[in-house]
Amino acid sequence: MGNADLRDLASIRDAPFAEIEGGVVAVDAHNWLYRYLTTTVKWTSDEKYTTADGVEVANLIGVVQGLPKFFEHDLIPVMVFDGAVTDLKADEVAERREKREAAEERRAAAEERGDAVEAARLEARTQRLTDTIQETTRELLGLLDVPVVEAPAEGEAQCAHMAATGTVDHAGSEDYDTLLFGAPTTLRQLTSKGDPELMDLSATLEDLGLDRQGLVDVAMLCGTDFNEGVRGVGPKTAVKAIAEHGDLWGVLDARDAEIPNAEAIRELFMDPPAEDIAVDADVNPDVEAAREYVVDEWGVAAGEVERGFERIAESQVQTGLDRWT
DNA sequence: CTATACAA
DNA sequence: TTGTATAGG
Repeated sequence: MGNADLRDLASIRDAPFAEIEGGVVAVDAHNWLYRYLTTTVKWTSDEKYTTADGVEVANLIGVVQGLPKFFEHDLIPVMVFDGAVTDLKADEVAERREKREAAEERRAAAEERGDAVEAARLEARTQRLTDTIQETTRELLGLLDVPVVEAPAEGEAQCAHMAATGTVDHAGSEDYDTLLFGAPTTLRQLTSKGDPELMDLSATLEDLGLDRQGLVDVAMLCGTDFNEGVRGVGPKTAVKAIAEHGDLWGVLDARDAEIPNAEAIRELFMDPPAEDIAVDADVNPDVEAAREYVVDEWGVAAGEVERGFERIAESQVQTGLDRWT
């Protein structure tokens, strides 16, 4: 699997909030939400995160708990949602579905034998973004006046495009694909405590002595979400091979290797489907309406979101004060 | 996804 | 250095 390989290739450094404050970040919403669904629901019972009707509301809690981190550091999030799944990604999607189903089977088995803890643990792995989750998340973000963007295809590609064209200051994602899609800077670890990481495209290219096409070729040799890598080729070998043979085709020829759909995948990374979409970065959350939506309409226990809403309200007051000082 | 450990 | 397996989030 090549995703971890990209971490070795990329130039990544800490980016203290003080350095990035005031910035606008195009966040891969799916990725961001998924993180909360797998961590907040975690090993605990999912009672708190499911309504009496059995509707998942962990996403609402995740949004309320996750947004303060942006607001408190004067960062404006733009939440970018995925559009159509790229058909090149069909294999990957199928593989994920298999893993999900395998986890679901194990979960059912654990429940069967009365192992509630194991069942809850495996529950986290079967989480996915249902239509309801997508809808209620959008609704809540709307009430909080957080800009939402619908990507024509990959959310990460749209984030990268917005960063590359200056619509936003950075892409935001825990994955590395935004680098391949051409985001000049990507912020990572926006969910966890501590300073975020900044992944820098031009520094990466300089370090490796590659242009963007070269980086994409290297990544494809290692393996991406869209293709298996070439056996025996990792990040080190791939960089050397591109330097030696010029480009992907040269390396594939030399090693007598093949990558299915190579041309299309290469093109996808170099010029991914994305649109010029303007965003209104002037954010004025209606905290009361949001609280009403989450607590009254969806029945989330008030205590679960109280602190989050407080923090959001406080950060707004703070921002207001800043304008006068 | 991240980390770690070990075989090839 | 790379591949694979495994555990944890």
